[in-house]
Amino acid sequence: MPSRAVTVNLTIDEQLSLLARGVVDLISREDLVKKLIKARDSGRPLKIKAGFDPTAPDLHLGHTVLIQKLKHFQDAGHEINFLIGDFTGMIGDPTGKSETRKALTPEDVGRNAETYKEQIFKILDPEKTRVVFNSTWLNPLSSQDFIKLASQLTVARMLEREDFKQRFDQNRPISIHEFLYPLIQGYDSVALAADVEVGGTDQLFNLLMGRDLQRTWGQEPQVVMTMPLLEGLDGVNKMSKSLGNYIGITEDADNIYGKVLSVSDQLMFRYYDLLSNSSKDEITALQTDMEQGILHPKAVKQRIARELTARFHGSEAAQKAEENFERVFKNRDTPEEIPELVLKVEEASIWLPKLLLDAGLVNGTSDGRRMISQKAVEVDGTKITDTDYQVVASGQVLLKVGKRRFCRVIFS
RNA sequence: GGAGGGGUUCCCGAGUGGCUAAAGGGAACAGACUGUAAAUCUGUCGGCGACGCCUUCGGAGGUUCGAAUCCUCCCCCCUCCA
Repeated sequence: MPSRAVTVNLTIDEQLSLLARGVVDLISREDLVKKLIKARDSGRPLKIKAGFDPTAPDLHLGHTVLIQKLKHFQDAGHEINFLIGDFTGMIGDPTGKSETRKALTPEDVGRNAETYKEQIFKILDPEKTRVVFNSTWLNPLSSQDFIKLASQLTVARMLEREDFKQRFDQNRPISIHEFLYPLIQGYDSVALAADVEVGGTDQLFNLLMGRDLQRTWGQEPQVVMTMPLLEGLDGVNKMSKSLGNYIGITEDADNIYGKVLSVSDQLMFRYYDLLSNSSKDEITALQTDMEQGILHPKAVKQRIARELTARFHGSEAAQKAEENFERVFKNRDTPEEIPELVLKVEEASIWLPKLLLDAGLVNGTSDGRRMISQKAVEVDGTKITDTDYQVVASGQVLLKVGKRRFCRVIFS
């Protein structure tokens, strides 16, 4: 996968096709075109805003959909403002249904910001990204300023937001301060004089708030863009950590590669659309070639798996991950690197389920027996079916459970 | 403040004295098939060297030969009324 050079001199049409790709809402296309033309003519890049929670980031591919969009803007020559919402974070935002989030200290925020940078700069160019904190302009605001801000919107207008409306209709509580958050987020756009704000589909209302407030502050309203939620490995639910269907960007190369390759063929093009650096034309070509049988679906999927693995680990590691994968799954061979365990055994031999447990390959001897009776266990390449099997405790043995769990035990 | 409903094994959800480690579904795991796709089929799915023993049904006690199921107290959640 050739990593595309940063493109600067795209035509308006080229920019538009890149920027509008994969978006759900674009408000409005005309405004975006106008802004792009203005930017080109004036030589002043557009200010792109995207806001993030200051909580500890552990990003997965789902989050990178948004960041990938920022990269599109960056590639088109525009300025990215990566906004960390530390103001609300330091107060402790109880909006969430579950528990009140505890307030973060400035130290927490600083640490989390560093982690963010570490992760997002695998995609974005640090030289061309401004990381900003909204406490910079929100802390100095006085109570009067806040009340003035609050006076810009009516309750009826707030209730247009779907989740507020639902809660209101169902007589569920809405705290007053919850009304403040959209206002604050909107005010951030004013403070930055943002030209475009990008967010998730659930952010639509808040993003639009920015337009309203910018208008009252005499600014040209920002263009609003929302990105869809990425489906996780199961192909149905949105990718999320709690559902366990995610691919974390800090996972190792073998895992990222393997997980991407395990998504369904249908979902794969979603990943292409939302995550790949390939152009829309390239993707369409891949799709038609595959449908006509010119390309094997696996080859197409390998391409995206390589690209995504390379993004976070470099192309060399991606290459290696692919080789490992082929070795283990296609040729049913053992991977290049196998975790090793040095074990001291008093007896001359050890009961296999116990050994599997010690090696961390199963959750208990019951689990071990289960695996053995399900023909999932190999010792030195030989399938074992006897749950009473004893392993001679000398030298070393290679254990395999299921398709991809390996351990080499060295007896001492 | 008043009235009612509920907390079951990872999740949803049956079970209202013994046959219940607890139906069914989902998830997960394993096997077959494959491109480790998807789909499908089969099996497993609390722990334990194990045809038996131990621990589990919000918490603590109690009744009983025997309780997830009955009684008492406590904790938590939800709905409706005010």
